[in-house]
Amino acid sequence: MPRRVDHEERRTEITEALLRVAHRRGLHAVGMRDVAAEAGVSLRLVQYYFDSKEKLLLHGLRTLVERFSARTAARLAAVPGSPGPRETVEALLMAALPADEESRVFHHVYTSYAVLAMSDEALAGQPFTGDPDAAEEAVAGLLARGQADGTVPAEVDARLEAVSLLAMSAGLGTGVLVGQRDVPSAVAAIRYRLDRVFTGRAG
Amino acid sequence: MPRRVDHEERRTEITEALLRVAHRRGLHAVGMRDVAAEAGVSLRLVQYYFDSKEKLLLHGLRTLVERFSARTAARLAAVPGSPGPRETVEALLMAALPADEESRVFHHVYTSYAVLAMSDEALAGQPFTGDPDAAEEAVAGLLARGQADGTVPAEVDARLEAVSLLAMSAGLGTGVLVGQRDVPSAVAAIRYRLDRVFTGRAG
DNA sequence: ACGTTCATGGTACGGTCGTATCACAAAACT
DNA sequence: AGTTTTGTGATACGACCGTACCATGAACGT
Repeated sequence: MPRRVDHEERRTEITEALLRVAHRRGLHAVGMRDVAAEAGVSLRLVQYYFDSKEKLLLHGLRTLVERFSARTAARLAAVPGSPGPRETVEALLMAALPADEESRVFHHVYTSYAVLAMSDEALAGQPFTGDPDAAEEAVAGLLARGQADGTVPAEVDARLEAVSLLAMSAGLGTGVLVGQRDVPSAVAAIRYRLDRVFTGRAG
Repeated sequence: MPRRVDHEERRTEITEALLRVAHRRGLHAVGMRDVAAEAGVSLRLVQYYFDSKEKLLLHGLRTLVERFSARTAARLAAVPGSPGPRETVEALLMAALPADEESRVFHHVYTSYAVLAMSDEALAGQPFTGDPDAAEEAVAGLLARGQADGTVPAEVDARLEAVSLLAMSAGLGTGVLVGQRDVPSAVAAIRYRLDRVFTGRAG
């Protein structure tokens, strides 16, 4: 019964199936047939909507990145009150933690892509982040604002501090991901560090 | 010409072949035949010395971990002079950076194993580090020594600071690995952070 | 009304993968 | 010397994998 169908919607469904099975069985192990079964369609349809596995994978990566940026933006917008630099930076760093299931899926699959990209022709040099070091820029800016506020000491190097905070957050994230650390301990580390950066002697 | 042969040596050669090809083509893509070709032996021999691919992979992981611990220990022993806490911590954090080729290989393959372990029955719950959070213990201890010295402020929480430093180092490492950051900038971030932790007002 | 396009199913093909099997020569043991 | 063990090669097997091909019915254009 071939009713006319929305291609983009179909592609989205299949992509979501891809991400689910990639999380469940590992990206390296996902085959076209698995994706088809997960999406509840025939193998042929996966071929139909994505011409090849490579294109499917690339689309999956793009989707993943877009979704994560959107989610992070939403998180930032959801900070209550009129957030100062400290609250915003904290929200930013927390967003990089695989705390809920959606975030765990993202981190797992995203990391898989990153590892894959290190030795895969087609994936290498792919847009892994919307704007690379946009986050670095943002955090550095917020720290500078904190210095203007007087909540961040003048001796702090905003750029290096931003790099170090983001790297820490990423490191904690993978620690959580591989089960070496739990979420509360990661949150505690982030809060501790922010407490030390924002000595907060002014308002 | 079946001369009597040293099994352990043969296994080592094959394992090294495995690690080389895992770095070159990606761990997910390595097959028994690739390993055999890289080691210059027949497929049969890889089966002979390791019964199955799973055992080969597990042995590869063990080798990788042992080698890295040994290397890190050597680095620590090689710190010149009579190193204080600061120098030792710095050496520890630097050792986690994929700076030279050997280290890059380690990080790449190790990360691949970690990702694989997240969805592979046999790899999950495998000894991924000799003693988990041995590093954390060590760094925390060194920071405490610094506090006794007076080179580290008393308000520093040694444990949380250790966690944050190690997470940062790990994060910088993967940043370098995926080409998002270069080694000098990672080193700069580490030095900056250590400068701020070790305010060094005593001797 | 009819031919074309669209959406879909089924299935076959060539390749690769891990593993198993068969064969056989050199060495070691007795 | 004869037999058993050990190291090695070649090759076969069954399962998958990504892709290509063929068929077909519903919907649409004219």
